[in-house]
Amino acid sequence: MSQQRVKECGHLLKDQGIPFTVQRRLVLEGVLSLKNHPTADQVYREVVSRIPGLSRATVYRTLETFARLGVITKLDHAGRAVRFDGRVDGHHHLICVRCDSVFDLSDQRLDDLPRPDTSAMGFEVTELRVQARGVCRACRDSRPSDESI
Amino acid sequence: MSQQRVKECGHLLKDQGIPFTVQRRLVLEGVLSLKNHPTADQVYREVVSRIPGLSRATVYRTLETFARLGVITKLDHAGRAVRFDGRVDGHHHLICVRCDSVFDLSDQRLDDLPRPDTSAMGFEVTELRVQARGVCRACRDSRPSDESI
DNA sequence: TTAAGTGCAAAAGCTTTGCGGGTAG
DNA sequence: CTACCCGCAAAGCTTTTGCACTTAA
Repeated sequence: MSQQRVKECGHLLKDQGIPFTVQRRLVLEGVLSLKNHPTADQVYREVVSRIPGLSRATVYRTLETFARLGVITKLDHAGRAVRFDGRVDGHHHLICVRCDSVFDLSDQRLDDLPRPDTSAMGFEVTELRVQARGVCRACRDSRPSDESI
Repeated sequence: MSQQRVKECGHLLKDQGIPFTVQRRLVLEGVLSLKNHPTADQVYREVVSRIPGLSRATVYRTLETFARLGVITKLDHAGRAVRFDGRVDGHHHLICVRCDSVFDLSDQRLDDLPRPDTSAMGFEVTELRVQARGVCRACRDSRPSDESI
């Protein structure tokens, strides 16, 4: 699929003296193939089928390394487990408040947001992310009205 | 401080047949007084000084109840622990990527964002939240350049 | 009396860490 | 040889849950 991305990231790691091991390559391929913003455990279950002896610790360590290097991103999400995103270009997300699903959202108008003026706080903004919260199709179909629990 | 909010929320609970116990009142006051988007444990430590026998479980249950009723909100945040926000009006956040601090951000231009067209996905957007990510003043002062680890 | 809230302790879920062995440069 | 990675197991932290007791309608 995105073998191009995989190769680029491999070079990026090697340039920093970080070996691009089999585990790291397959974890990367796993994150890139799972489009639904997977948890570390979901990545593990995807990758362990190709490396039977794989350890969860390796997956957690590897994902952390990738996030630190900017190869993947961690999602800001209220759920219990951290969720990862293979995309590192600026984009936005739809978040279903019922089932916690996350979908990618591309919208040129949202990309062109004005930078807020935070100079008074001394805060230096580097990136704007928009979260559009609401109800996804599946949840609306299964429970059309907003009954309480 | 915001005794007005506290009273309103008390009535809101009672209207739904949910007792506004001492614990619930003090947990609410705790969340409202902590301006830095506290974790459940931070709320617990704040409130336990006023109710010595207070249990963490009660704080977790109470915060969950409040969030479900819309009295407080859960923050979308990549950190390990869930963080809460006493504000329920639409507003935005500054997130420090170094220390994970969260600051409120009010910006009229961000409030006026265009709703993305998600009709093709069947996703019904109810709220837009903007996360401005970057580096806060304290972190910039302590480590001006972006050295790696 | 019935329903619900609370505290306690245990369990559950997610993540990190120490260590020993292995592997590549 | 050296440094780093990996798997394993244990520990750590956050959150949830079962149970008994209490409280209030």
